[in-house]
Amino acid sequence: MPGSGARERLPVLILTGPTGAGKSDWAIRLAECAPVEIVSVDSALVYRGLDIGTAKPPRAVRASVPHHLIDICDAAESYSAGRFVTDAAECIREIHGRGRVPLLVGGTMLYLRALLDGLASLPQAAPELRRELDARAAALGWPALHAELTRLDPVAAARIAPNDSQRIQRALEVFYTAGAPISQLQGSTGSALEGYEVGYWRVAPSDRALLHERIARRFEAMMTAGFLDEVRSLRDRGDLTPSHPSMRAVGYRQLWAHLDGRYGLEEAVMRAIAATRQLAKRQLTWMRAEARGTWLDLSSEAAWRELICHKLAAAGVLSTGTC
RNA sequence: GGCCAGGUAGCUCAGUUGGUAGAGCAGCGGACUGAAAAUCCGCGUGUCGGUGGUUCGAUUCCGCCCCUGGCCA
Repeated sequence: MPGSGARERLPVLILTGPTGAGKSDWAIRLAECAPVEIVSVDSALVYRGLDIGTAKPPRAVRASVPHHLIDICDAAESYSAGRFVTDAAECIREIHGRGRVPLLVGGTMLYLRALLDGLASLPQAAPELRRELDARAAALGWPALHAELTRLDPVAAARIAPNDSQRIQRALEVFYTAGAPISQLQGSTGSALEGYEVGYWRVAPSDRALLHERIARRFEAMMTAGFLDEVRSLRDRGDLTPSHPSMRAVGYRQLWAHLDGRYGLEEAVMRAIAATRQLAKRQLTWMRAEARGTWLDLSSEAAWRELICHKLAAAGVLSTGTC
């Protein structure tokens, strides 16, 4: 019953953090002592067949704690922020319907922002138009298409860099399919989480070097677990290319390039680990800018007890002393 | 032990006809509205291996020493 008082608002818990910070482990631990179901906020976990390189929670774990928005797409599809907002909102309603608490876990910050702040109603991706724009960019260069955007939508062009291929393409795509400038259509539609009691935590090691170390160790473990074979079999399907969103994911891209013979395995691993660090940095930048929720350093047991347990108890999700 | 080639940013290297140096990658900061694990923007002081000499001035030229690689013993 939204609006009838804070105590009756339904809780939605959000746990975010950079890749490698250990979000999943803590989410599982939380699920062991509270009636939560996990909703993944991750643009790579949605794809079937991307398991090792995405550090996807294993089947056994997913069998004991309900997980949502994992393995919902074929690797040849393109998932999107728009679909995420719809899917996540539906998951949240259903979980509440079962008398349980949704725990959103993940580090895809665009998805999180789209859910919390809303997305404008813009046209969906138009693949054939994108192909056409790609071809023109290959011939003329993105700055030429940026110049075209300056004529059609000067406001959008002013805030998009001349080499920002993806945003130039999207702005032109919206203009040509909607017949209106993206800069006019981008008003927010309001939060999908309006009316819920939102708990928001950000987890990260206090020391960046520690995060880098964890990232490197985790990647080596992925290689031992057969990551290269996973990429090889995806590549052998024959219908995937390096420009599919799923194959542009960190690790997959570098190992694919290695299988293409662009560089040796050792170099591919180094590049993949570096790309993971860069991803973590971008995620941290986003989390600092958003300034939502409380920072936790979950390498300490005290963080778990004092912050998570107490706050959850205060929100009525946990009874004090359960963990 | 002798000869040769090197020792310059975290890494790979460029360069200075003698006036204390700059690329790529890494790293760091930032942006972010249906591909976001994407896409893009910004940030370059480092005993130029050590030491002595020549010089107004040496990372640059010369001597010696140390280290690395190669060849010869």
